Amino acid sequence: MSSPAAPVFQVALPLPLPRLFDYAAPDDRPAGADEIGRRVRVPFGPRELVGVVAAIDPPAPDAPALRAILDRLDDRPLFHGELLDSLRWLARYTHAPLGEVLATALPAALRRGEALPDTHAWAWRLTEAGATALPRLRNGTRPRRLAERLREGERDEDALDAWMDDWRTAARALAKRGHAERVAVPASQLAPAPQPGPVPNEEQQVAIDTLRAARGFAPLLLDGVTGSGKTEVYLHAIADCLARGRQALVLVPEIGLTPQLLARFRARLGVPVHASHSGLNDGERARTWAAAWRGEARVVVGTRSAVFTPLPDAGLIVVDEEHDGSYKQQDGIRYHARDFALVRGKALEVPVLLGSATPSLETLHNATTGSRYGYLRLSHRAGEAKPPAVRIVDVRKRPLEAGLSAQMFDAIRAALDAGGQVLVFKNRRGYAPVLLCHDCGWSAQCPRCDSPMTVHAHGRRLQCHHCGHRKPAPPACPDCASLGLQPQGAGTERIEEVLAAKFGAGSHPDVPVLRIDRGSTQRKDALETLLAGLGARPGILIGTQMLAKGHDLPNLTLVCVVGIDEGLFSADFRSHEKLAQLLIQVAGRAGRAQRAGEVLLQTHHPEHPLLATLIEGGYHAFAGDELAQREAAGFPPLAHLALLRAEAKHAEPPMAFLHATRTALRDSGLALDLNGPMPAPMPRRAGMHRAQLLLSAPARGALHAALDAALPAIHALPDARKVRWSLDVDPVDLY
DNA sequence: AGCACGCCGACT
DNA sequence: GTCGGCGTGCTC
Repeated sequence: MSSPAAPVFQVALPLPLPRLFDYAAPDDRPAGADEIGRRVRVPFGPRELVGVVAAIDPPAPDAPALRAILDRLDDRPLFHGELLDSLRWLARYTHAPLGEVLATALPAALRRGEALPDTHAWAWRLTEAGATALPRLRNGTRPRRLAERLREGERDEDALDAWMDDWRTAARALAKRGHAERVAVPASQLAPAPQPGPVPNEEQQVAIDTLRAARGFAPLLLDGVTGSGKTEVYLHAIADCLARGRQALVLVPEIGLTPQLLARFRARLGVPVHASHSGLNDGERARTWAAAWRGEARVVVGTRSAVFTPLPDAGLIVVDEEHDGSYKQQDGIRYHARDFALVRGKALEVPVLLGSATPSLETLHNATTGSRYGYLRLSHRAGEAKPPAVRIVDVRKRPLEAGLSAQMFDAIRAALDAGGQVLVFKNRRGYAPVLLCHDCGWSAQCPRCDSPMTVHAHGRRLQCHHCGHRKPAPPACPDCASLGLQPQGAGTERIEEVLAAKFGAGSHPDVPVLRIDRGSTQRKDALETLLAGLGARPGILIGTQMLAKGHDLPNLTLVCVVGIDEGLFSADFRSHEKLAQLLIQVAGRAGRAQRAGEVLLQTHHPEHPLLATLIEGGYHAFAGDELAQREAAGFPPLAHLALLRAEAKHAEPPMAFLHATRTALRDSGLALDLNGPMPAPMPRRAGMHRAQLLLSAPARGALHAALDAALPAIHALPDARKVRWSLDVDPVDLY
C-alpha cells in the first residue's frame, strides 16, 4: 500500500469498464509527465493485467490507500504525442474505454506485456565451409542456387523473398551443415536500387503534382477507373514523401495485400517496405510496429490495424480502395480505419490520399459537396485497354441450369473459342443455398441460427455460413421420410459442376475450370498458384467476392455475373452501394490488356433503375441518385447513425435492456431519432437471440452528446449484465 | 472481460 | 454424501 502523499497513477486497462484505475507508484522515483503512455503491470483483483498509464494525479491527502503498480514495462512511453492524442479521440468517438482502444492499437505481443522487440533485419551469408562445399552441391538444386546467390555477397531476407519462393527451406538445409548462417544487419542499410516506372500520363501527373504541392493536412480523393494506374500515383507520392525524409503509411484491403503488391513497392521505392497484416505472426507484427515507432520503418504497408502504426516522421497516408468494407472492424472496438486515417492525417498535418474506382458515398459526398476534400480523377485506362461493354441478360421465363441461362453458356463457348478466359461471378459459396423436401416443403435449418443451411460437397454435407455448424445431409426428409430432398438454387460449387461437365476435361475442346472461393483456396498462396497454373490459356474461373479485385487477368475477355437480384431488393440501406461497387469492380476485371472485354449481367429485373443508371451513366450517375435517396430517407452520409446491439441466450433480456436504454437516451433530452428496439435482421445467431436499437441524428454533435449523457446510466442498468451488448458508431452493416 | 463466491441437480 | 451448473458482484 502507498504512503499518503504519493502521486496517483491513473491506468487504462483492457476491460469493458468505462473508467481508469488508480494505482500507487511502483517505486519512489519522481513521477513526471513522461510516465504517461508507458505500459505497466498491475494487480487487479486476483489477477495481473497489462495497462497503460493515462494520467498522473498529484498526491491527495485524504486519498484511500491504493495498490501499487508491480512493474514499468517500458523505459520510454510507447504512446505519446499524436498517436496518443488520436487514440484518446478514438475512445471518445467510439464511446469505448481508453484501455480497450489502446490495447486494440498494440500488436498482440506488446499487449501481453512483451518488451518492444529489436528491429535489426536479418540477412544470410555463406560461411567459409559453405564456399568450400559449394562445388560439391548438386547442380540446379535450391540449396545450390541459394549458395551461388550468397557467394556474390550476403542477402537480406526481403531480397531473398523476392528472389525465390521457399528459399527458407534451402537456407535451413545449408545452415544445418554449417554452410550458411543468419546474421543481424541494421535495418536501414537494406535498400535495393529503385527501379524506374512507366512515365505518368497527364492525369497521373496532375495528381502527382497536386500531392507534391500539398502542405499540411490535405484529404484527397483519387477517383480512378480500374486499370487507370492509381498505384503509380501512390508510388510517386511515396517517393516524394521519402525524398522529404518522411514516413509513409499505406493501408490496403485485406485481400489487396498480395506478395505482388509488396514486390512492386519494394522494387520501385528503394527502401525497405514493412508489411503488417493478418498473415504475419505476433513477433513480425510487433517488429513492424517497433520499427515504425523508432522511425526506422520508412514505408509501412498494411491492412486495417496498420492504421495504428506510430509515425514519428509522418509525411503521407494512403488508403487504397477506400470504399472497402474490410476497413471497418466489426467486433471489439468498432473503428473505421479510413476515417481514423483521416483523423491522424489531420493531427499529423499530412496529406491523406483516398484511392478508389468506386468511392464510398461518404467520401464522394465530402469530395463533391462543400469541397471538403481535394478531388483527383483518373478517367482513362492506362495503355491500350478499353472499358468493357456491359450487357444485361434478361432471364425471365428462361430455363436455367445451375442458375445460368442458355445465353450465358453460348457466350462462354464463344469467348473460349476465341481464345479468351471467362470469369463467372456468383456471390454464394457452396453447392446450393437451401436443401428442400420436394414432397412436404421441409428445408434444412441451422439449429442455432434460424437460417437455412447451405448444401456443400455436392449434396453430401450441410453447413451454416453464419455460425460454421456442419453436419451430413440427411438421406431422407426428417419430417415425412421422403427421398425427394433437392438442393435449391446454385452456389459456386454447383456452377463449377455444370461448367466442368460442359467445358472441362472430357469435352472437346476442354479447358481448365477453376473454382476460387474460401472453400477452395484455404491456403494463403493457393489463389496465386492456381492463377499461375492457368497462365494465359483459355479457361473458366468461378468465384465469389475474392475474385472481384486484386489479380490482373490480362486474357480475361468475358465476365458473367449471376445472382445479383438479392442485392437489388435487400433491406439494408447500403446494399445498393455495395452492389454497384461490386459490379463495377467485377466488370473492371475484364479486358485489362489489349483485348476488349464484355460483361454480362444476368437478372430477373432488367428494368431495375440501379442497373439502368449504372450501365448508362456509370458509377457516378448511380452515386448521385443514391445520395439523393439517402438524403430523403435520412441515412448517411446525410445523417449520422449509431447502433446498439444486444444478445443473450433468451429472447427477452436483449429487448428489455434496449427498452431501458431507449428511456435513458430519451432522458438526455437531445433531439434524436430512436428506431427500435427490434429484433435484429438475423434474430438468432449461434444460439443467441439478438436485438438492436438504431440511433440517428442529422448532426454528429447531438448523437455523441446523447450517448455521453446516457452511457453511464446504461452501463449501470441491471439488465446490462444479463446481455452482451455493444455500441457501433457509424455502423456499416445493420445486422 | 475474468474470476470468486454461492446455492441447487446427477454421480462415485 | 460431493462435483459442477451458471446467476451476480467486484475489480483501483
